[in-house]
Amino acid sequence: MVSFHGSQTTSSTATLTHSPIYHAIIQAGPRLKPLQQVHARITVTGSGRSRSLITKLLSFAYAATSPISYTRALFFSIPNPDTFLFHSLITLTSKFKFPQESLLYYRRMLLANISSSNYTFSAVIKSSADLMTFSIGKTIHCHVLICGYGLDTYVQAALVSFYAKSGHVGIARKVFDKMPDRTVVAWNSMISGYEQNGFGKEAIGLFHLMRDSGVKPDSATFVSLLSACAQVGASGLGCWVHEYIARNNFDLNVVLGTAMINMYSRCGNVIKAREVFYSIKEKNIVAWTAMISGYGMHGHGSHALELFSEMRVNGPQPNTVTFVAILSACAHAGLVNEGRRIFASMRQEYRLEPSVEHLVCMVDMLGRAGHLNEAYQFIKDMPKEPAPAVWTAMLGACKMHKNFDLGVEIAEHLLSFEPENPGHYVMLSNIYALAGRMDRVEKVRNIMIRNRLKKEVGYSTIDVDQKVYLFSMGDKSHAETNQIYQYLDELMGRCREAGYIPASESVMHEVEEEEREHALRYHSEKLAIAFGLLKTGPGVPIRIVKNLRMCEDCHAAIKHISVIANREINVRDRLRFHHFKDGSCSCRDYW
DNA sequence: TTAGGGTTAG
Repeated sequence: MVSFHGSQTTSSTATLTHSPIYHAIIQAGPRLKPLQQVHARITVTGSGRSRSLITKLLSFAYAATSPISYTRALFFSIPNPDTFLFHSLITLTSKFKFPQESLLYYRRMLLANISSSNYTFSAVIKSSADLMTFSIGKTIHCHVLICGYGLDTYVQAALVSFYAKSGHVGIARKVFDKMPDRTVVAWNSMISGYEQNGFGKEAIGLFHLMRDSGVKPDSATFVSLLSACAQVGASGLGCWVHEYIARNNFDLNVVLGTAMINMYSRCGNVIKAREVFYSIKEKNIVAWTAMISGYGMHGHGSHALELFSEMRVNGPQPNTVTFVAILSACAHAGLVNEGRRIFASMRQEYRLEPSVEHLVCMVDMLGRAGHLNEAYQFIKDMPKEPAPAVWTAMLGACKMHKNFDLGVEIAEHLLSFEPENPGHYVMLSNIYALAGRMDRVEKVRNIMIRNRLKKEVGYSTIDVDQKVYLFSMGDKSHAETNQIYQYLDELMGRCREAGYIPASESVMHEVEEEEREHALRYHSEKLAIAFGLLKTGPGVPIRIVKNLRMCEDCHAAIKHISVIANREINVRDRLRFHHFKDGSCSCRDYW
């Protein structure tokens, strides 16, 4: 590697662009080999005395593939790098997603006593966010304050994004609230921060605040907003975004389009999702995968398979995420042979190594379909100890097919290496309850109480007139609680007359029969449905989003409600969609 | 020249 000794002066821009070496760099472009050839020329001719040439060379090298070892060596060959070189390197490495390199140069810059600007600060904060290094980011925040950049718009927006990406939404909001002049990017950072941390409702709330404060949303705002709508099932607002985009002639680029596909799919409208998918001009693998996944969560396995085949002919190469989506679609539609074939093709045709997610899909697919032995053998054949998620899928299959012995064995195995996971205890308890072993159910419950392990709280949301309402089990916080409960009692009475029998084993703890029925009756989804039926006119479909899986009792009850109330009811639970109509569910009870 | 955006299992 060449060294650049002596006191180098930076050529003026005019001299630089007239240099034949400069033209050779431009011609080489972001290709490592040709750049290295130009570098050799620089070495031989001694033109390396020009720092600008080296900086230009570096900028192209970063745009090339796998440039790290080369560019790093190039950098370390330069004695006393100047401010300009450091700034270029930090912004380039951050831009081209080499966050570790970016922080390395920042450290060297500090050691060389060269001060940072708002450009370098925003770049290294972004790098800390990409690297998920909270302590480094916090330290840089201190540097920012010491150096007097605490009120710089760009730096602040980067900080908001950094804190949100590291899961500290509260701190992000504090930084955001302190900003004197909030740009659209700052709003977007905070909205996206909420959405990505699972605070969809807060993201939507902040969007309304943004509009009230007169800041015009842009395409990135809508991408995050659509994701938030998808999260909480805010179909009304999601449709409004679609109309707004059309009315204001926004370009439906692939990122915005994909967010829209996801919103429509997760809000229950797979037909609209499909329309958007076909209207995107330049569809990439993410868009194709989103659409396949949309079909999958609605149980449209054959549509997912058709699209997957179409993609193999007309579309981009599937990636590992695509395979998760298609395998999951096969699992939910009971398409076992197709799933087996696709799983085999991953390695054979696409040279993609299956990861935990793919193995989980396979166990889930085989298990759901009742091939418990094959699923178990599939796990046993794995070369190393399977991840807990694989066993969890197997446990789910045991519960589904009421295989008590195997279920207990697996639950105990899971608990031996994840003793703090309340989900496993709940599952074990459910399996005991199915086998009528209420003494064991009580025992599991006591262990949970002793170890202070809490079951995740279930809740359901419903969108009425562009407003999202949330219900938890036995919720009495709503203004119209009395009416809701009265109507629900009436509905359940009519369900009973129509032949519905409460599935009391869905209640975890051991209580008297009457009390168990009472606990079932006020599950969050039933309350949300009663509210929806009261608040919307005849024929309007009811759309519910539940954070956990629906219990068997609710599934059975909603089938009856769809007949009694003569209404289409769509429920998205943690795993998939259930479209209830005329007494049956689109999942054909396969869930 | 800076800051913000889409897809995946249980």
